[in-house]
Amino acid sequence: MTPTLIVILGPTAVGKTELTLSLAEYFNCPILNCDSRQIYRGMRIGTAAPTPEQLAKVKHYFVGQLALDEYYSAAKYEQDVLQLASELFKTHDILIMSGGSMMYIDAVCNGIDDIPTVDDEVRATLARRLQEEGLDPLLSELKLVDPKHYALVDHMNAKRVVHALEIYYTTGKPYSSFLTRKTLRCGASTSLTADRPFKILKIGLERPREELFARINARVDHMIDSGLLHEAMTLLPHRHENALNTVGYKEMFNVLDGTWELPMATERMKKNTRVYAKKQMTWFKHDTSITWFHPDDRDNIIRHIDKKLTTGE
RNA sequence: GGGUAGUUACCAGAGUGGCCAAAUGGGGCAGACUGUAAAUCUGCUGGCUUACGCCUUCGGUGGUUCGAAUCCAUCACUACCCA
Repeated sequence: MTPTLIVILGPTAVGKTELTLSLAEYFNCPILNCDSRQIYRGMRIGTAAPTPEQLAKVKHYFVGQLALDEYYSAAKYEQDVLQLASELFKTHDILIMSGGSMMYIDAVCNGIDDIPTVDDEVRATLARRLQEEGLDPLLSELKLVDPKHYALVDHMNAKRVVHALEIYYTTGKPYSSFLTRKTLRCGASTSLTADRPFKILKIGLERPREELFARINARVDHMIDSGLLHEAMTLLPHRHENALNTVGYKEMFNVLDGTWELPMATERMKKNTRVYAKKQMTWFKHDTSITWFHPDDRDNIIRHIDKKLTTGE
């Protein structure tokens, strides 16, 4: 059988964790979590990470394994997954990757260009310059050193402009010279799947919006009841780490600062989670290689996967 | 019963004669995205239109005026104060 990576994706709170667990038990395979925040340690409640009980049932990877101040990225995730997969495929025909981090999924399925890691000093310098000089001078600078990227980059998005400059000052070469992938993103209508020594089968989970939003609201309430505020308190010393620039924690930090009352923070959290879910759906929408199911439709999902596996398509 | 303040788009709230389809914020909707992406950024949000533009709005009605969300009269409702 061709080694196959089953990818379970969908917006936050759609029901990925539960279904994935059930599928992993059915196919008797490990789970490669694909979540840019659940991968960090200590953020279990706010990221709705798999529970210890769930983790005990099926072998999980990429859950709670990074310190909050560790640098990580979609590119690293790609490398880590490819390496791990080559090991695991020795003993498994099937692996399940599950999560909602769009760019991580994209990196694994379609590949991501090899761009050098930014030098810390360069990063700090540019961050300071952005703060002191504003975006305009940096934009003009980018125009000089990398006109090609200047023409494409979102001029309003400081993060992107700065990143292109970071790469330029780290390597001495324009950012655009590192980009070789023909198309951006999840392949859109073209099948862009990178060369992988395994097959990729994408299963998307979706629910009617009302249903999804109701689940989001309920889950946020549940997080609060489960002690999210306390969890946030323990993470307070790390609040400036990127890992904690995350829906849920940001709101809780405001409560701890005394700027918001808890009910206010809870409402904002629900709203921000809905916005995030919408963003995910917008991203996934363009990927025509995804087959969509309702998360409750387990039998059909299994049937679909089995069929794909046997036909070897 | 008397007095005062108010009634603006989904909500809050500016606007007090023309530059107003109406600031701003919230909420909602849509989109972008290759290196900390649960991040970061953008657009739309009265109706019709790809657009130029046209049409209907600022509690109701009636006035004043070349012109009214803005001024006057009156009615309705809301809030607070005095009885």
